[in-house]
This record gives sequence, structure tokens and C-alpha cells, in this order.
Amino acid sequence: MCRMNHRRSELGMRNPIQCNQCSMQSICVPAGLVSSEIDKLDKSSREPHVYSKRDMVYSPDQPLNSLFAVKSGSVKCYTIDSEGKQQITSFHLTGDIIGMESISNGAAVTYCEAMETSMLCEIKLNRLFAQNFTGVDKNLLRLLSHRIGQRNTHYLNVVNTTAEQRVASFIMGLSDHLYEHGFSRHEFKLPMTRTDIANYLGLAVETVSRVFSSLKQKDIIDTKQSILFIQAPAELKQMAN
Amino acid sequence: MCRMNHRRSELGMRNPIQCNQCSMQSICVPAGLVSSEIDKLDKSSREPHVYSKRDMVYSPDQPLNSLFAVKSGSVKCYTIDSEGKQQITSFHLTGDIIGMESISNGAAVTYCEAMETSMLCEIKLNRLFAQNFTGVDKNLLRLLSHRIGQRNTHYLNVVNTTAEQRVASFIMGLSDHLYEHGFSRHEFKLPMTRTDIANYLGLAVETVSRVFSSLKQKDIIDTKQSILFIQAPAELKQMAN
DNA sequence: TAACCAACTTGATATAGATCAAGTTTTGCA
DNA sequence: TGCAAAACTTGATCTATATCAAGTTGGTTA
Repeated sequence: MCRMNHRRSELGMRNPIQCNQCSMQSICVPAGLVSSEIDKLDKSSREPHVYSKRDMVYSPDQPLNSLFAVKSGSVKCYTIDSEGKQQITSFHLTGDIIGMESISNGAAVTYCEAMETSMLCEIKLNRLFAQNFTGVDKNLLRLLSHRIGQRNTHYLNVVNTTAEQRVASFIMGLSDHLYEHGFSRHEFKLPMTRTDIANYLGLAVETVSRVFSSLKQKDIIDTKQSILFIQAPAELKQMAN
Repeated sequence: MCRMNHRRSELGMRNPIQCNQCSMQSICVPAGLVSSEIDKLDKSSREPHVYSKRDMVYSPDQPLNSLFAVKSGSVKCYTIDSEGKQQITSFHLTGDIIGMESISNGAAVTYCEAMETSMLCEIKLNRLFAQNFTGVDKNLLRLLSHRIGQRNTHYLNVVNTTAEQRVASFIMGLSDHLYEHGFSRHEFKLPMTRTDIANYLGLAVETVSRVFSSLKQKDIIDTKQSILFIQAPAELKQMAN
């Protein structure tokens, strides 16, 4: 049987699900809690908050003692330098936990903005710290450790690589992430603009556009509006290296 | 009185100090332990291991359930891609804790190599996990969170910046780190080669060399062998932005 | 459904930094 | 202490990608 049939469409809106069915519950909720206790969590932790396109989840220097789980949709995190220039540091899709870099000083360090209508759950850190839930701390520790690895990987993808490698690796990264979270590997919506992709990868928009055109011409990918089709995954993976 | 007089020379070898005097003890040793209990820690945790230049601390895929504290000297972490090309992901000096990205899967993900004679203490993770030392877990969590921020900062320094900005920011970063750890802010030894700096910053060696020459010509820095002097910190900081 | 604005594309040209080349200086070892 | 190898520097040339320019396409709103 084709695995694809079981997969959710990336294109439609998903239904919000309860904490006790959520794939992120090992992080969100102290591991020891049973279903009846989950119901007692305050509403802001139990129910996802809906953000519209361009809504800000948090801004630099804002006190922040929570993480956020992206239940659906997508966000971008960015800084703005002294000359007012935006620099995107990360994109986050369904299944990502964001805000880990602010644990160290209790304040946000980037802007975090919804790129489309998105649902995020707030995970209050004081709940994780309240008791000696060492098991939970371990999960959290693994999560942060994994994020450090991801940041290194992104760095490796941008330093000393060609424009084509960066874009190929970027697309493969999205594809892998979506597949791990139950979506199609070869057909998905790109929630970010070419300008955002370019900024994230340290390239000019025009260069990103040219790479997309070139990949399309080689029948490696195709696009229809903001939907991307990966037609030759092996070739793309090889480019990404 | 000049603060400099109190600072250790970066140039000479430091004496190993005991755990109970060590500035890293909040991370290395479960916080509750008193001096008499520290003595009971096994020798590998209590005493730093000495590495000679080019010695490998760990290699990718090697099982790793420890962090390492750099007590003196310096190391570089790097990956080697499928074409055998080295890419340096980080440098670490006295006071750094390394290996955090391997917590998530219990195995090293990079090579870690001593750049000079260095002393590192092994911090076994199972000791931190053994009991419900939530306080320690919190320290560790903050440490990892901080590292994520550092990785972002390094990324910001390399993406969409000029060669001059990268080098200026790199030098300022070293200067700040060394100052925070009790060394001189304006005069220190560069333990890495120009080739390593170039690789780390995504530049060619020749470009790094030219930037150094240009900064020297502008009387912003000076070098004598591997000693670097920062002569105009304000200008350098402004370049780094 | 028009019309406007943002996003995207494609082409022409400019340039920062890579690469190639040929020294010079420094380091480490016999 | 001297010599070889490695590290570094400087100059000349090349190139990948930025920048500038001028469209085209697509999405949103009246």
C-alpha cells in the first residue's frame, strides 16, 4: 500500500488536536501527567493560538519564558541590524519547537513572524522546571542539542558553497522535514518568498530565481504558483551533497 | 590601578586548578556536592587530560556521552565532506564547554582537534543525569541555549557580510571571549592559522591575509608572529558591527 | 472584473573575492 | 644552528554572483 495515502496534505488546513494525541507531548507536557491532569493545564498551554500572516509571535528583548510549538503553518525568525537590514536566521514549519535560544537569558533574541495563517502552542518553561521531572529535562536537553546540530548544518550549507548547492540543500531540507512530519516528500507548498529564501541563504533574489529556473529546465523540480514538485530527488540530493 | 595587572597572560601556560576552585564547577560537578565529595569523583573527571598539538579529542560517529571543558589551550571542531574537504564549524578557547551537539544522539558529529598543547576535563553526562539534580539540568539547559545563540551569531557574521566585516567580527569575538575569561582584551595569541580562520569564515586565505594587512596599515591592529595587538578597538568594533 | 502592488523572472553589467603565481617569513626539527 | 616545510604575503587575473534595469505574472481588493 502506498504510504502517501496516509499522509496529510500540506495544502489544506489541519484540525487542531488535543494535547494527549499530540506528537509533541513529550516536550510540551511533563511526561508523568495522565490525560485527566492535562485537562487541568491552563488554557493558553492547552489550546493553540492562531496567528495570521505577518502577525508577530515575539520580538527581540521581549521577556520570554516559553517555547512555542508550531502545530500548523510556518514562521520565520530574523534579526534587524543597525542599518535596518533584516537577516533571516531560521524558518520553522509544523512540528518545530521555537524559542530555545532565549532560555539562557529569558528574553527573545529575534523577531518571529507568521508567514501564513499558523497555529502555535505556548509551552511555559516554569511548568517544566516546577518539579524534579528529570526525564522531561532530558528530552528538552536532547531537543536543544539537536538544534545546535541543525544550526551547524545550516552554517555548513551556506559557507563555502555555490548558489546551486545552497538552494538544492534548502529544498532537500524542507522535503526531509515535511516527510518526517507526515507530509508528502515531493510535493509541497513553499510558504516563503524567493526574497526570504535568498536572504536566508545569503544570496540575491535574482540568483535564487535563476537557480530555480535552471533546476526547472533540467527537469529536477517544477513549480506551480507556490507549490513545488521534486521530480528528480536523487539528482537534487546529489547537488545538495 | 590598571585592571590588566590582575589578568593572566594568554601567552604562558596556566597551572591546573582543583575542581573546587574551578570557574566551571557549576556545570562540571552536580551543584550539591561539597569539596569532600568532589575528591571521590573518578580521576578522569577530576583531572584534566593533556592534549598535544594535532591530538584528536573526538571524531565523528564515536560514541560520546561526555562534554569537555577547555581548561587551557584551544581546539577546533570541523567536518570533512564527501570530497575530503575540511570545514571548520567552531574554535574553542579556555572556558568553553564542547560536545553539546552530541547529547541528542550520544555520538560525536565533528572532529575535535587540539590546535596547541591543551588541557581538557571530561564531564560525564551520566553523572549529571544520575540524580534529580534539577538545578544542574537548568545550568546545562542555559548553556545549550546560549550555544544556540552563539551559532546564530556566527551565522549572522558570515552570511551577507564583507570579508572585512567577518574578520573584524572574528577578532572582536576572540577579544571579548578572552576578556570574559580573565585574559587581556587587546593583546593575545592567535592559536589558529590564517588558513583555519579563512576556512571558518568562508573566505580564501589570501583574502584573510589582505584584510589583516589592510587593518595593520590603518593602525587598527598589529601582529608580531602569532601575537595580535588591537590598537583601535572602537574602530574594529564598528567594522564588526 | 479591473487595476494595482508585490513577487518573480530574465538580461546586461559591475565587482568582491577566488584563484593562480611567485615570492618572503616563520616554525619546527635534526 | 641551519635547513626544509609550512605559513603567510602580495600581485595579476578570473569568475560567480551582486547589482541595475526592465519586463511579466499572480494575488488582492474595490
